[in-house]
Amino acid sequence: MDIDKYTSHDKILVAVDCIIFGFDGHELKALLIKRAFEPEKGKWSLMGGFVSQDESTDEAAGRVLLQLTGMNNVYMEQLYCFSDVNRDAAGRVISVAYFALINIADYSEQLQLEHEAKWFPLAQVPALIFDHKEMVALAKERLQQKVANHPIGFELLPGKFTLPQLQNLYEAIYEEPLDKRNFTRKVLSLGILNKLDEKEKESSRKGAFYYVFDKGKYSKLHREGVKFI
Amino acid sequence: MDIDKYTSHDKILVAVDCIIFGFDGHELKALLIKRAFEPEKGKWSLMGGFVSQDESTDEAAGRVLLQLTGMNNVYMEQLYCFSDVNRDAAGRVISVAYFALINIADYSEQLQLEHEAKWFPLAQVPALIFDHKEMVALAKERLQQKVANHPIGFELLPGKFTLPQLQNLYEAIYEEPLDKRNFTRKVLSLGILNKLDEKEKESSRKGAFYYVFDKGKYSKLHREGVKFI
DNA sequence: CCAAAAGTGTTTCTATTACACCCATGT
DNA sequence: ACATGGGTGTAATAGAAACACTTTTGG
Repeated sequence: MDIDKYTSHDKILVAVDCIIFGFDGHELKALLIKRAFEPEKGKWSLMGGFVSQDESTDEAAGRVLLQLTGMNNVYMEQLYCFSDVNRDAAGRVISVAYFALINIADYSEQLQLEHEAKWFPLAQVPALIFDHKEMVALAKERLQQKVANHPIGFELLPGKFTLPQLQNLYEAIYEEPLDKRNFTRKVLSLGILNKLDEKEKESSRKGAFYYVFDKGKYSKLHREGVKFI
Repeated sequence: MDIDKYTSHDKILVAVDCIIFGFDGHELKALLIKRAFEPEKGKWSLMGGFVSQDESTDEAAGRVLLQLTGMNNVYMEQLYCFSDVNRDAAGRVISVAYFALINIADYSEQLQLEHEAKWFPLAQVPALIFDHKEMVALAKERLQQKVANHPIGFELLPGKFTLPQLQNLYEAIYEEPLDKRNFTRKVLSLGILNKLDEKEKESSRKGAFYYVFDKGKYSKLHREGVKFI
């Protein structure tokens, strides 16, 4: 590797910022932290970190996510590169934003305390540093588009979930109510869910059957062009 | 601006690369250049350039595009940030890819010669340096998705165009034939085209009426949620 | 008069929407 | 027995897809 070829050009600080989505059964939430260092120390912020010379932005985002959540193998997707010259008050930093979908129940209280992290319903996100609010807004938009065509909503739910839970999730993401019968029909017609014999009995007397997402069945569908909800 | 706050972190070379799409009436093409400097000098490549300390990636991409095409005010959109550690054989470079849509007829032969640039039908793109082939493929995918919901196809056509030309364009982008009657009905039903009295007489005896895209009428539609073709 | 491309409607099918009642169960 | 949320079908509508003939005109 001949690093000398490009020496006449500017080098720039590159960061990643993660919009971490979770779903508590009712609302779609984002995990924010109290920024631990200057500038803007103590203000609400996305979790982020600098990209080092020997890692890709994907790797950096994975690292940052692991740091905050202790989780690996999380669904994560590059969102957009934010590069306004003055986006960071303390200097020139280009940030590549990622969004992640995690099962909120798996998130450790312990780590939450350590990082002064907190889940905020999307409608109640506080003032954020720099352009992080813009990042959150864009992530929400992308998530809305993406779940319509890709089976990624399941990433926000436990391994087994009920149809009412799944519907709540989609309603939370789309921010609009869906018809129960139409929803059920459409979801089941895709043939990618397996019904279990077991019922969830917390939230109703009758209980609702659990389902699991069958990745194998999904893979057999065309990768693109599948309308979800 | 306090640039000293982040000094302990790595700085990285950041570049932009542009996938420039054009349409010649029959095929969708990409503008490629023979790379003018080492490494990989003389090989086919996307047009690119380094991002300097005092410009955003949008600005850098605009600059690069202006350099190659002489054009300003071109439709351009950020595609993706490519950051594999070894993507550039000569050193660590993160590249933010952009795609642009230009009216191929406006592109100066002169500049084409100066930069050793050439239009390649998408199906016949030669071997490209680094990860540029991946960039082109992703850009094509994004273009296909985007034109389905946004009125950006017009950017690839002259100010006035005929319905058969517009249909050819969509067929070229989607790489599949469309039904003429269904296409015409749908396009006209959007109410965003104005028919001129003038006919294009080159490509047929009968001649086809010219239309122009009416941006004002489009703006009155909802920004999102409009299905195009 | 003929070749070549432009222009134009109707029918079928599929997908989406709207809508209301019974079921199972814990208290 | 009743309150609570789970589960289910049908009819109406809108959108997409399939399909073929007539028109214009330069040569």
